Amino acid sequence: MSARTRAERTTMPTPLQLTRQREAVLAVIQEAEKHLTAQEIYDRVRQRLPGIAYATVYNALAYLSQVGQVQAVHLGSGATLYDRNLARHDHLVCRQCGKVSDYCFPDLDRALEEIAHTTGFRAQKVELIFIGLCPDCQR
Amino acid sequence: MSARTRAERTTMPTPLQLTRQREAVLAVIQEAEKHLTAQEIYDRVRQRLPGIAYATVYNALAYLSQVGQVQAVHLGSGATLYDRNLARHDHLVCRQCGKVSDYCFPDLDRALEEIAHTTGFRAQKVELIFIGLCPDCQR
DNA sequence: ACTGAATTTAGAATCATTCTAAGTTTAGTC
DNA sequence: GACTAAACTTAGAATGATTCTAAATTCAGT
Repeated sequence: MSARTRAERTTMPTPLQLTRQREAVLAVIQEAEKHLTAQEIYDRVRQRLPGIAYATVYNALAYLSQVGQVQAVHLGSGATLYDRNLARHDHLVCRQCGKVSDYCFPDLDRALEEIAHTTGFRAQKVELIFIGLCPDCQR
Repeated sequence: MSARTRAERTTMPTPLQLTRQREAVLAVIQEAEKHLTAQEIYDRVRQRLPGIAYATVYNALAYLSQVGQVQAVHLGSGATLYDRNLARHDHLVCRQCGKVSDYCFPDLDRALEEIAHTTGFRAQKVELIFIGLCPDCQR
């Protein structure tokens, strides 16, 4: 007999399916000092699991994003970045040095309600990017 | 002697360098019923200038964005879109049908000042995208 | 017409990402 | 402990958007 009861099968959320590969990808993201591209994640994971395939890193990133263990961040152009910060937040992108900092814009929940009222559009997700110059790059 | 005086050379802004190709690209964007990808622009421009090269469309788009005649819009993933609307504005993207609508989030100027005060970051540009369901796709 | 700069062209190259098909691992069953 | 189907990984090809390159063309100013 299965270790899971009927109640578990029907009402419990699916537990994380963390294979060795997915675990390694997740660890790299969680230990990173900044947001990483798939390429950077691949390079770092390869130090732990030398045989891992590029496609596996992409599969793992898709899975981990799906189950909410990491956040995929699109910054206008260039490669997608992966972020261990799971809270809703925004990004400051320096156009000089490229550094990406987290920033939390207040009251966006209220804005979503406002949009629903005035336009009928139901926004589920917000991507807010500020492009400019970081303190270091202003001299 | 040049038709431009010294004063013009030193203080007047450079006039638009609108070649036939750039003009055609600009016209296509201005006459479009929606935001277009480079591919869509290429297809439409080709009906007027059958010989135009793909790279020329990209060059024209870079030039026209640079001089502020069109706006490049990045919507998270997928190809860049080009927009005739030159005013600062935001986008509502339907995750079901993909339709993109313009929307203007109020008071972002105030937010930029706030960010400058609290973080020292000087934001010059904001990209704000709302992803969700448009009225049609909510049934 | 002459000259240098800017532009266009065609196609190759690049980069991020997705796809494919075959092999491997895993969980659950006899 | 072997059997099976499902899930996962692998290697490499394929795709799609964009940029690069080098040669040919056009243009502005003399």
